[in-house]
Amino acid sequence: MRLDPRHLEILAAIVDAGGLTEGAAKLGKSQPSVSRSIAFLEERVGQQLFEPRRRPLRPTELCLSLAAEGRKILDAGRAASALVQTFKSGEAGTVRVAGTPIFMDGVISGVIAEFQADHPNIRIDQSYAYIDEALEKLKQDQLDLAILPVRPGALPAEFEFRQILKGCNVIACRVDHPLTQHAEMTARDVIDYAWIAPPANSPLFQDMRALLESIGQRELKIGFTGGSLSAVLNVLAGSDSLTILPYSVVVTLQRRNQVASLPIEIGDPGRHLGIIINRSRSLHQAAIRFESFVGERIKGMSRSMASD
Amino acid sequence: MRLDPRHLEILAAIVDAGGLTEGAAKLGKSQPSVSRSIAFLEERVGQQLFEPRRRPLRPTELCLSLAAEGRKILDAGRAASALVQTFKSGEAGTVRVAGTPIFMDGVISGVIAEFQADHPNIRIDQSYAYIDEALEKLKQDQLDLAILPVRPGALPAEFEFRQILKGCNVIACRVDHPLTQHAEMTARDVIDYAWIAPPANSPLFQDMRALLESIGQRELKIGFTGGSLSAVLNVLAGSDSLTILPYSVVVTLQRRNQVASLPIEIGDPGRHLGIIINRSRSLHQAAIRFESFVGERIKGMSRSMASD
DNA sequence: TAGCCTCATAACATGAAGATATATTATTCG
DNA sequence: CGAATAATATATCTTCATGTTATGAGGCTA
Repeated sequence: MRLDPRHLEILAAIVDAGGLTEGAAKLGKSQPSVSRSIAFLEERVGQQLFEPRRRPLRPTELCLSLAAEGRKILDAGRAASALVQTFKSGEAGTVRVAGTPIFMDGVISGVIAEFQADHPNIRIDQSYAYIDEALEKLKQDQLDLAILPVRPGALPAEFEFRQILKGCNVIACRVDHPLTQHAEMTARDVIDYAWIAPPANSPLFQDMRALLESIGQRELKIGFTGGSLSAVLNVLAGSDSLTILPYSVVVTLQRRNQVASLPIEIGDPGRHLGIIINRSRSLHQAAIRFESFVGERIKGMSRSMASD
Repeated sequence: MRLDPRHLEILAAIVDAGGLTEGAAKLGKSQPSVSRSIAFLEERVGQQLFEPRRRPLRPTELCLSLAAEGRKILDAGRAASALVQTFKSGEAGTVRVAGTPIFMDGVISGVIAEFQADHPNIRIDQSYAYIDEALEKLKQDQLDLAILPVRPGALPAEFEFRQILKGCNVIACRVDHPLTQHAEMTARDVIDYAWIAPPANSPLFQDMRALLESIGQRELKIGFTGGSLSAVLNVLAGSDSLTILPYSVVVTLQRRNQVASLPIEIGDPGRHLGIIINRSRSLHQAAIRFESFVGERIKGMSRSMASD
């Protein structure tokens, strides 16, 4: 026999309230409505739920058992409402975000850590992707947002780009690197050292090539290539190698004394770090929160970089 | 925001079934009905519950969370249905039964123990009462049945009496009592011993008085009075006292070697043990089960008594 | 791109649940 | 014991979600 869960809810409310009238009030319904619902349930069940001819309504044993189930239903309903609330407020949910390995590991991961402290019920699904892959995933709704260095104007109109940091690369080395002792330095000084090349399909790789061309160099000694940021840092720390890294990453790492940077001017790469979203899809609240949080943090970071 | 628990049930069914059509089938509803219910819920919630334009319906994260609550509701509903079933079948519930202390402790408690082995979900509320009190409680529906020795015809018409045992009292003593050695015995032999008197308001007390009168005796040495069966038994075992007890009780106790009985004829007390119910109230299934169980057992017991 | 399969919509019927007004009944209190 | 009070049940009407069948639309697979 199938019972209407709403009837069980009503039963629970009445039993808990200790009376039909109060129970009805608690449910925001009229007393007759509740009375009839119970009559219905009683008929369906085929058993007395309240002792007849008793004016302070006295529940039957079966009634009490059923009310216990009704209470579970009420609780589940309340939990469901709460769930909806938190999801709608953006305090729960999953944000799918992707970006270049260097940025994600060097800058964004720290921001994510801060974000999660504030919003423990929002889950961040982070993955790595370069621009083409990221746009494809955004288009297919496999991604909520991408954080990438992008050349403004190079983006199809279906995507929106919100710049959060001006692009700027620097040459990085280990903290006690010999070059850090030099008072003055020219681009020529760096070509004698082994280099760590970013992944060949990354924008940084193109930036490195541009840098080399600007100092009239075609080839460099490449000692290591293809790794993640932490691999790069390990190699950097254990050798005299140099590499090119976004300034923002270097700033973050310098605070932890993990790298040093060389005071060599590198031309503006023409790319700027920003958040990309798919215009045709509206972000859900959790993603909106994350997006603005990242924006704020990175802007704060860039202010402190400017004041360095 | 208040959600309809039935919608959550439907959601759970759909998610579990992996599709709207199958979910509808599982719920025994038509597919369009379910479809619209979900549309309703979606509108109420104000969030997508399934990813749009995906034909094997793919649940949203929020949807999965809500479905989990819906599953709880489904479970509670099923539990409620099961409860009703067991109550209606008489496999659960409470039977309120009262009787004289001596019968309840001496005979019925053993039957209750057997009954509970068979019907673990039926609770027995046992209390002690003599006839007047028991009838009053039956009338006020504070009792489902009473088990009492009653003089047939002495019962108001509003009660039904179902005899389960012919009344018959015997004189009881401890197992090694001196009188048990006598080959022959007359009523006169018993008057030298101290007696344990049943409670003054009990039928047994009247039976004892009748016995005394039948042997021309007005007074007895009363050594102990007023206790429960176990108190009587303890005094009996620790002294040479005699007492009067229903034959059925003595038979039960003799099997455990706790008492002996004396072969002295006692006149029929005119009362017979039976179950009393209130005609104006119908017994619930659990009480019916208990009543017939007790009837069967006691009848079985009386058969084995007859063959002694 | 054709065809299948799943889901959404339309149109209509039904009936449960809501409200207000009112009757009925238990309990309490003088 | 009877009247007052409070609580529950009933009556009647309205509304609207749910159910139905028939049918249209659109993703998915080959």
